[in-house]
Amino acid sequence: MGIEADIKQNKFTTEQEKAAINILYTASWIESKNLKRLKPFGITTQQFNVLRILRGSHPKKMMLSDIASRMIDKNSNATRLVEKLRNNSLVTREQCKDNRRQVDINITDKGLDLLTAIDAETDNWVSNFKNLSTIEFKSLNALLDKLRG
Amino acid sequence: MGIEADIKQNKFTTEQEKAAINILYTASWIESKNLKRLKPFGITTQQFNVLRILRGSHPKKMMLSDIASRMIDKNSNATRLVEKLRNNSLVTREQCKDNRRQVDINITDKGLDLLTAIDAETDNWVSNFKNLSTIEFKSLNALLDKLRG
DNA sequence: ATTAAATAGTTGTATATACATATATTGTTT
DNA sequence: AAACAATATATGTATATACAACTATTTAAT
Repeated sequence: MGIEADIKQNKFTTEQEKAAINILYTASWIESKNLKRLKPFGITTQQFNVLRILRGSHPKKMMLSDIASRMIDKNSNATRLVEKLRNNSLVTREQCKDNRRQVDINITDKGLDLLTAIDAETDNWVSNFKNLSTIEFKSLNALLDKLRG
Repeated sequence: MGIEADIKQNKFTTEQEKAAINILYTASWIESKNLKRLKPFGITTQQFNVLRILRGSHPKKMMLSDIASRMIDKNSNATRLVEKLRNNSLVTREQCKDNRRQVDINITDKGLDLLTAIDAETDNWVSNFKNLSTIEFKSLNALLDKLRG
């Protein structure tokens, strides 16, 4: 019975409401898988997200607001996340010379190595998603995209 | 192009990975709609979630662990959420006489009134979900349930 | 040139999550 | 009965989010 059993409830008024709860619940489920995956590497899911964004632009630096606009959670605080990463030598940050309002962020070799190590475990992580076929994943993606409009 | 445009990226390796990101992103999208909806009423989404659970059992009291098992986010801290609600007189809590380890939580009239007031605005909130038909919502729910296994 | 507006990022505060550890109470074993 | 295990909840710490207010810098307007 799916989501209704998972949160021990057996009456949702509408499919809409059920879907909203189902998405939130599934996101929480994925988040906890992500946490377990990343825990041995000493970073959080949000820090991982930022590192991957930076790898995508490497060796080109990125400014903070570019990072923020690419994040899954738009409201997360890029300033403080980057500071945590910098404290662990995973990124560098420097004031931009052309525009001193701006700070340029770059992933370090240590940061790249960490992502490589995590990638090596991707197969294990992907096994969490074996219940749907590729076609089903495609239609899931299409429905979610359409939902947001 | 959906999620890829939303996070300004144009290459996901697999539909699986894309779906994981899509679900997290959509959950964040819903969460922010929920925040906007509840903000005028002075409660957070998690507090709202707890209040609805308590209304579901009212007038029967619930123990903390029952609330936790019904929550969308299983790891959220029911103790502290309930304490916030109690500080706003939306719930009561008392030690159970039969089992003194246990605390019994009940929603107050003020809590019930608050939910009633929020319900009155439900139409407005549901309009966020008008892009999919009921059939599409059903298949979305089925896919999410199947994904989690 | 001066003022106003826009941009880029930082910081403070309240809320919430993640996880480990701790306390009190009850149930079970020997 | 004493010791141990299980149950129910609470708390401490680190991390992250939500939102508003703030500083610094650059651009636009008059």
